[in-house]
Amino acid sequence: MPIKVYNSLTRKKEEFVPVKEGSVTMYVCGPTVYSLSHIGHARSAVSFDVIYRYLKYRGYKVKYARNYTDVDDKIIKRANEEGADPKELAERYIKEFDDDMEALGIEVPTYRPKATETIKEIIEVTKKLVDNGSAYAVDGDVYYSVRKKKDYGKLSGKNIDDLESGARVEVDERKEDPLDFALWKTSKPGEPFWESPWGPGRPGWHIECSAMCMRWLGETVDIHGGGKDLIFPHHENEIAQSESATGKTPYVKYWLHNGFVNIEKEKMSKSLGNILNIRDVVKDHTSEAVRLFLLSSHYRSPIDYSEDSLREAEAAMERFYKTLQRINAEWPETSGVDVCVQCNEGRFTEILQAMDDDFNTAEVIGNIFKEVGKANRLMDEAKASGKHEGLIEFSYILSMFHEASEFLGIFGRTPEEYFNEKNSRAVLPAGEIERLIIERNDARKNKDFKRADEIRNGLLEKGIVLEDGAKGTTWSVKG
RNA sequence: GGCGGCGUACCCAAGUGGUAAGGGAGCAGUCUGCAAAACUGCCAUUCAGCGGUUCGAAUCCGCUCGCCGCCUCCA
Repeated sequence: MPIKVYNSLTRKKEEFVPVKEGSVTMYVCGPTVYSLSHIGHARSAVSFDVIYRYLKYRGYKVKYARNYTDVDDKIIKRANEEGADPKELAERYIKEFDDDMEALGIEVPTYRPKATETIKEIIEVTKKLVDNGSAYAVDGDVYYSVRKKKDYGKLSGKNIDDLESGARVEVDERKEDPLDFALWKTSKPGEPFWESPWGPGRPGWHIECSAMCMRWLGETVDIHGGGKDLIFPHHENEIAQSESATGKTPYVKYWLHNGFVNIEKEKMSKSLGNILNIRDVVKDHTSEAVRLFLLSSHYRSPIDYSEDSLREAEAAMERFYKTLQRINAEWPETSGVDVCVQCNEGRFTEILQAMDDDFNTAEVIGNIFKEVGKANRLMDEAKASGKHEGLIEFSYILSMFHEASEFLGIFGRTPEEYFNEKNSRAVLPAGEIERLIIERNDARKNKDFKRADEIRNGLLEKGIVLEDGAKGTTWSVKG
């Protein structure tokens, strides 16, 4: 069964056939590290994390590179404002980004190149472009000449003349064409620089990705990803310079782009002041709830972030782990029993088909929750009939969860792990809560329900929910 | 102006030719001291609107309305 992916280049879903059978090369544009990463970065990271995991799950040997842009105008500007060294500032935010990625349960890519560690290759590619006439040097700057590439604009569906009539392009007298873009920039005094054939300077934005891609993955890669906004000009320019440098077409076989995250129906932007950092989201919600929220829509669709939608995701996550907890308690013999869910055509096949269809995680999640309902129903039936039967079915369901967690990166923990993370947000110390539970249960024994309810309501006001189960009272943090 | 996308219940969201997944909210019931959780039942004769193709359309085509993104640094 082939995997199908939507290719931005052809604007169609295509059968995924990597250049080299059995292995996949994948490059995703990472962050420019000058501030904390926001929920939009999280979406891109989670989307491609799932794609990476799924390709591996399907048996491909995947080389995955995600870069850090650690030299750039914004970094230099921010460093100047803070009176910091640009290099030190970039390193600091790389660390912050890595922490956010870890908090979101994102697997570490095979390679995490930095622009500043790829200068040699950047200069080589630039030199090649100058030598073959695709680029020209002026006063220590090097520009790529868009007119030299006949198919410039093929990814974004634009043509050069339309773009120029748009007149939003800044005119630089030294450029042969307003759309020409910098491969190499002369450094101003005090800015970081590297020696080059054109004098001291630093790389332009687009060239670094081409250089890193070629350095780590080769001249043609299978998948190149990033946010939709990168299609133009960034990825368009990457194609132009890479194909001009290597003479090989295509530079990228499948272009994948994730949709945006809006905040309460508005675009996230600095002017609106509604930038939502990953850090702040993960502080208030479990990481799996955040991932569930992001994966509940297709990766190409826009999604709208709101506190309500995160709460819903958290409620759903809780439903999942409560069910798991119940299976563990009522069917302990299922633990460790592994059923091969892929061995026969079955319900798991539907999940794989959904993933094969352009990574439709939303449908997969729907299927998972169908199984959650089914498991609860079976347990209720067993309880009602007094027959402890159907062990295989529970093992099958648990195995499906486990299997899906490998590529979704959710549904894979133990209930204890999940609730520990969640309950670590409690505003009261656990000991204090336990003490109140004991006090309340004494009251209940003495039929002093007024006092019992007082305690329960008091805790609820602090965000602690009590549940009286067959095995005693448990508490959790309100979602 | 150019290019692209979207419109499915109260909210979120799959489904892209065979008769509407899933989550959340709500209502009723079982359970409970009462709750909570879980389960059961109810909750879109209908997929923005209007035409067309078809035995059959939310799915394909045309038009209309509404919303959004990119074209400038941006995930």
